[in-house]
Amino acid sequence: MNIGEAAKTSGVNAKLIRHYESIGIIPKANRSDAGYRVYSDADVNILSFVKRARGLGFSMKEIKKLVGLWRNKSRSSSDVKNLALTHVKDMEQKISELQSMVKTLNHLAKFCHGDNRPDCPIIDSLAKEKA
Amino acid sequence: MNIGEAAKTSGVNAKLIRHYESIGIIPKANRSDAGYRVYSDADVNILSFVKRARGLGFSMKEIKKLVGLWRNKSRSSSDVKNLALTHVKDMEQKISELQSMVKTLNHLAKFCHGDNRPDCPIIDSLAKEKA
DNA sequence: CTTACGCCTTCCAATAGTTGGAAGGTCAAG
DNA sequence: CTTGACCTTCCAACTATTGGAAGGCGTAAG
Repeated sequence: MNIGEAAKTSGVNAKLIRHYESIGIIPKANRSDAGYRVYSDADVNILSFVKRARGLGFSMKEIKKLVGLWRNKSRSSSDVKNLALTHVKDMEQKISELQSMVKTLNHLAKFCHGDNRPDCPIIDSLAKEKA
Repeated sequence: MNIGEAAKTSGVNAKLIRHYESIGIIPKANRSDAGYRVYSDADVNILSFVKRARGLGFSMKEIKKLVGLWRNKSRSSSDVKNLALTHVKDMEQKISELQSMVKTLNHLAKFCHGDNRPDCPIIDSLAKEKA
């Protein structure tokens, strides 16, 4: 199938497929006589795999590793598990940072009148205090 | 003071200060005879303001607005409050997405042996299921 | 046959935010 | 006068994706 159909089937944009190929995330596609990329069902599976991994927040670097592990039948499951758990830790770190920001901002907003007067604890805090 | 000292005082990297100036986040600095940027205490305050707003996760676009509101004495506090609360909503959205990813990955990792065998529910799920 | 339209190709640029380097000018001390 | 620390501008990289331009290919209709 052509790249358009592969895109529709896998849910990965045609432009993105070319990009993934160019940075080596996925193997280079075979070409037709006219130079069109040709995809098999197996190729589409890789694309879907990448899409799902992105959906779980893995970086392209991590996904490159995951694709390698996926295609490597002699892989050990611990490699994958370590990658996944490291990723979980990163996300948990990010979550707690965001929660801290939300807490601070909500606290500041609570004391902000939100009317036409210029007094605003949010601005005052950004201007004067150590956030 | 020169850009180096302004950087040290405000906590914003000299390189970043020039960048902020170039994209219009902060006003253009005055120059010495030799062309060096010269900063006043007020300029440093703006830089610190920007740094704190970044620390709260505001985008540069939002910070541009915030700086404008800060310097505008006739602003209404509701403008700032709306900006802040919109930002909070965005962050809360991001938090729940991350939490959902963490939950899914932890669930998958729980059933992964993490030994030398190739069986791995994480990989299997990425390959076959709708994540 | 030829025109039209939709798909394909490559390359180049933009987004957000920062960081890094190269090549060169300036300033103060030794 | 030279050394070294500072400053200047410009250009490129990072992550991941999206957009456009310019051109080739494939098929259906006039």
